[in-house]
Parts: sequence; C-alpha cells; structure tokens
Amino acid sequence: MVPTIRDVAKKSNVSVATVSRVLNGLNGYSDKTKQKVLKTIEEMGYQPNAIARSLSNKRTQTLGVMFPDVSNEFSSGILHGIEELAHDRGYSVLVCNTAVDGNRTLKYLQVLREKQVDGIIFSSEMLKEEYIQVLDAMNIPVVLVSSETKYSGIPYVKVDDRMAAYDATNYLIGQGHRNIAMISGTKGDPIAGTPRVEGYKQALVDNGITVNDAKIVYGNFRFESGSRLMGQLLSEDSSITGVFAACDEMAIGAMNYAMNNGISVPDQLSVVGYDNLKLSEMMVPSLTTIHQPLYDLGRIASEKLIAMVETGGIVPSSIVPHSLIERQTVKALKTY
Amino acid sequence: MVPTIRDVAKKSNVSVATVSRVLNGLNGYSDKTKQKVLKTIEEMGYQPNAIARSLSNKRTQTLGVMFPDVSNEFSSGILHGIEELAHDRGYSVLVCNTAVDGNRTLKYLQVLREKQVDGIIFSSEMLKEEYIQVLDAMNIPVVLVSSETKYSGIPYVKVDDRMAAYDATNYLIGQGHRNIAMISGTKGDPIAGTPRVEGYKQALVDNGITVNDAKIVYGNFRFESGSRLMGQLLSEDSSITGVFAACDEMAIGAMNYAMNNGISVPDQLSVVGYDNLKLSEMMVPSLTTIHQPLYDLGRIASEKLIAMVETGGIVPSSIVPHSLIERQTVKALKTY
DNA sequence: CTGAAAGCGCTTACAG
DNA sequence: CTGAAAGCGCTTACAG
Repeated sequence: MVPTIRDVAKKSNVSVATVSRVLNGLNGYSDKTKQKVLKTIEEMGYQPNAIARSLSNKRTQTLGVMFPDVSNEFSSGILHGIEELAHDRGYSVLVCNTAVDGNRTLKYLQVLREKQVDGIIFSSEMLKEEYIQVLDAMNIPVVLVSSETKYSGIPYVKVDDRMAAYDATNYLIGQGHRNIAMISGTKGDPIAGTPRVEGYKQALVDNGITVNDAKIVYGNFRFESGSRLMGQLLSEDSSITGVFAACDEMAIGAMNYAMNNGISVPDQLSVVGYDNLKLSEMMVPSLTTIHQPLYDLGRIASEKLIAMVETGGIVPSSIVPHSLIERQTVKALKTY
Repeated sequence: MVPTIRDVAKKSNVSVATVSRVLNGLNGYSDKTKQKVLKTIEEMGYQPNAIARSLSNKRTQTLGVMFPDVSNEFSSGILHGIEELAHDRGYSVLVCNTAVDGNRTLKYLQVLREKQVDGIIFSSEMLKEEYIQVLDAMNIPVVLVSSETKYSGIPYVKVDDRMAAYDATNYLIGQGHRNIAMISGTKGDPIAGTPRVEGYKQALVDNGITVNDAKIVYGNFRFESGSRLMGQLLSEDSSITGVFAACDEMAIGAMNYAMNNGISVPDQLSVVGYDNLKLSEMMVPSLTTIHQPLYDLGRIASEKLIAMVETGGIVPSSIVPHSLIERQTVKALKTY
C-alpha cells in the first residue's frame, strides 16, 4: 500500500542502495539517476520509514525529557525551549511526567530505553543513585536542566541560585529594608531550597544584619504555602517590612495574605519573588522578581544534549545569567 | 554488547520465537521454559528493543500531539492529561510546537508520519484543508481537543463554548448588570471567538437587553489586549458595569486596566473570565470565571485516540461540561 | 510445546 | 557510478 524504498527503486530502475544514497544526500550516483529517483519519489508520494532507518542506524533522532510536572509554567517554558531547538536540529521529543509517584521515573527510564532514545534531559529533578545506575546501563548522554549533580559526565544548565537569592535580598536591603523574612521552598531541597536560603543569609551578613532563623520559614513552593507562611511570619513579628520568597507562586501567596488582611503591598510590606512567571507581571501590583530564562535554559539543555549525542563527547555545564526585574512590590524605605 | 533476543534465546537453549512468546505473554511454552527464559532475561538485564518490534508490528505505541504553544498553561494542562492517560495505556507522546509559523504544522506532520506514530491529537487548532489531505494519506486516527471539525471521522472533545459564554453573561445579568461589554478574542476565531460572542449576545437577547455591537471589542487572547480594550471600552462608555472576557488572560488585563486607573473591581466594575487558569485564583480579587477542565479534556482526547488506534473504528465526539466558578470579581447590583 | 525461516524497511560495507 | 547481500532485532505464520 504505502510505497517503500523497494517500490521506488523498482520504478526508477535502480537498486535500493542507490535510492538510499540519494535520500541521504550521500554521493555515488549520476545527476541523471538522482533526478530520476527524485521524480519517482515525488510521484509515488514516498516517505521514508524512520523506524526502519533507526533500526539499522541505531539512532532514533528522538530525545526523552523528564519533568516532575509538565503542566506548570516553569516546566512548560523549559519544554518549549527544548522542543524548539530539538526540532531545528532534526530531533523529536518524548515527554515524560514523573511526579505522580516516585518509581514512575524508573518506569519511564525503561520506556525510553526500549524506545532507544538518543539522549535524556532531566528537568528540575535530582539524580538518585538508582537512576544513575539505569542511566549508566543505558549508556546514552544525559543533561540536567534547572538541577545539578556532582556526577561528572552529566552536564547541567541552571541559574546560580545562591547568587540570585543573594541579589534579591540585597536589593531589598538596598531599598532600605532591614527586617527581611524569607519564605523558602521545601526544606533541604538541594536546588531551589538550600542555596536560596544561603544566598539570603549571606546578603544579610554582608550588610551587617543579624540572621534570625525564626524569620526563615519553609513551604512547598505552592501558592497556598506562601499565603499561610506569610500569615505565620506576620503573627510572630508584625514589623517585618520585606519578604523574599523562593518562587513567584509563594510570593504571590504572600501578597494575597497581605492584601486580604488589609496590609498594603508595597506600602506596608515589600515582596520579591523568584522565577518571573507570566503571572508576576499580571498581578496588581506587579511583582518584583528574579528572572530565570526558562526558554533559554531549555534551548541550551537541548543543544548540549544533541552535541553529546552527535560527538560522543562530553560537554561543560553552564550557569545562565539571572536578573532582577524591578516592578511594583518593593517600596524604598527612607532611612533616618 | 547490549543483549538481544538472540542472546537470551541462545543462553536459554530455546529459539528466539519462544523467547518472543514469553516476552509477549502469548502461549505455547511450558512453565518450565518460561521460568528458564525469565531467569536468563533477568540475569542478562535484557530489554526488548521497541524499534525492532515496531518495525515488524507496524505499531509504535507512540502518539503525536500538536500544540500552537506548549508553554502556556492552557496547552500544558491538556498535555498533562494526554500524557498521563497515554502512559497508563502503554503509549508515549511526542510533542510538537507548531505556532511559530504556519507551515511548521505540515513539517511536523511529515515527521510524525516518518516516525510512524499510531495517532495524532491536534490541540486548539483548526484543521486546514491541506492538513486533512496529509492526514488522509497517513491513514491514522486523529482527534481534536479544544477545537472541532465537521470532518466526519475526526472526533473532537471540547466544552460548549457558546453555552459557556452564555452562562457567564447570564450570571452577570443575574447579578443585576445590564450594561455589559464583551472583550472577545480574535475576530472570527471559529472556536474561542465567534461562538463565545454568540453566547454573549444570546444571553442579552434572552434577557431583553439590546445588543450593542460597539460594546463587543476584539483582542488576541493576550493580557495586553485585554488591558488595552478595557481602556477603550471605558473611554467610550464609562457606565459599563460588567465585562465578560473570552479568556482569563484578557480578563486579568481588563482588571489591571481598571485597578491601575482607580476603578475598583468589583465595586465599580465586575469581570468574568474564561478558562479558570491557576492565576485566576491568585489574583486579588480572585477572578470569577468559566472553568474548562483542561486535564480531563486531555485525558479524554487521549482515550479516544487510543480507542481508535486499537479498535480501528471511529469514536464519537464529546462535549465536556464547563462550570462557572464564583469568586470575587462580580458585584451583585441592587436593582431599584 | 517448540523451532526454522521469512519478513518488517531501511543502511552499509563490499565488490565491481 | 552502481548493485547484491547481509544485517539491524524483533514477530509471526507455518510445520511439526
């Protein structure tokens, strides 16, 4: 029914080898043959079968991408970048949503292995020992985005979380704030947790402000936790003038708490977020936040992975620049 | 290096046919053979090669999904549902981001064809004549999500846009509003445009309110357009008390305009959105809106597609229920 | 219950 | 410049 390479070979009066050659732009045929073959391909509406090609090639031109949750803006922004670059380079991407439960990742890894993907990108996920083992057995390149690892041979691309948190806190200090709380994400989270708390602390220290651990509270990166923790913080110390949240969702949760409790943002409370999701500029007042270039992170990760696939070599990690987006949630305090 | 079915056959002292049978849970071997084979599979760490299987099977257990823009919450919510159900059923999903330019869709269709996907889901996209032709040639099942078509043989799953817009407008009327404007999306858009405008008009008519076309303005579904159009509407008639926007982003744009111009929402202006994106509940005040069950839309689309792939038959379209989420942006007007 | 063999649709030495 | 043939790793009649 659907024509194969044999059919076009027959109709062109050449061998399948020759058809294959013109299809792949190799050399070893006259221009005349080429024209003939191209013409019958056109006529028959022939499309090569990538599965067959992959079987003999041992290359599928397919990348696997693992996300804890594809449906959030953070993940989908990265996915967009990954997909775009991959497509430009002739690769397709298989998406995997792992967060539902822990061993789903292992199941996905198996699927990706069976489907013979050329490489894998892990987004926002740490590499557990058990993943590393499977990955080793698969023997294909892996890159991490918005995550990191000490495991040499696995490059990562991310922002400098510590520095970004430092900058956010330092900005608040520069605007005259002294009593600054922090709403952290999950306690101990090695990427978006600990480093951001450290950056916050360091900024205080460098400005001669005493760190008070009671002013650091831990949520789960969700809106609800930001709101709840803001309440907790304020009930313990109503003189807090600024808060740095480890992600926009929590920052907006904090704003919600304040605004719903008659506390004006930024007049009575300044807030700085982290991520620069679209919603941060849709809020009223719009949220001052740390920008993470999601799309670029995705593109870079994709580029690194493809480079590894095609060269067989290793590629260095990248720290991508962040920036602070000044909007309307921070008030400059006069210091007398 | 990596073991193949031949290797396990040899080591188990059986034929590859037998190994294949136990692998696929067919019958035709003793329990003893089965145990032996399973054991050596375990020992060798054998994993079947899905590419090879696909080549002889003519089934890839892979679905292609086309989105105009994967990075927005709308698309990624649907993707989440699609992916989740597909995975449960043993299918993988290849994502395609088409919106960059028009003929990207055609290019993707070709990739999906070469990669021999078992079926395709189009999200939020109309089927152009040229797509239909290619799709016909591919001869695989297709389903539409958040879109529709008259083309029999292609089921769709969506909300009743006309009805949902009707409900939104009717709600505003029920709260005592009479002077209600509408911020529509792209003029003439056959899904999210025209039907929603019609629903809006019908609700007015059914309540004895004269439709005034000057009160219907057309944007592009983006935040900025919502804000700009709200300004335009209000400059022409400052007595508008309510506005229905065809998507949350525009609704929030409208809120932004109002709040930034000293117009209180909902005290001076009520607004109803459409979609129920996460940000609608993060706004202050939180947005009253029409809920579209994105995740479910995705799951249902996925389910339909897999059913078609596996039965070879056709499946009916579905209209999924929407609902109105009452939050804080609509004020009940006293009518004297 | 089991195996030999053809076939899926390509690519790629190898030989000429 | 060109072709015959082996091979990629499976599945599936067919025969026993």
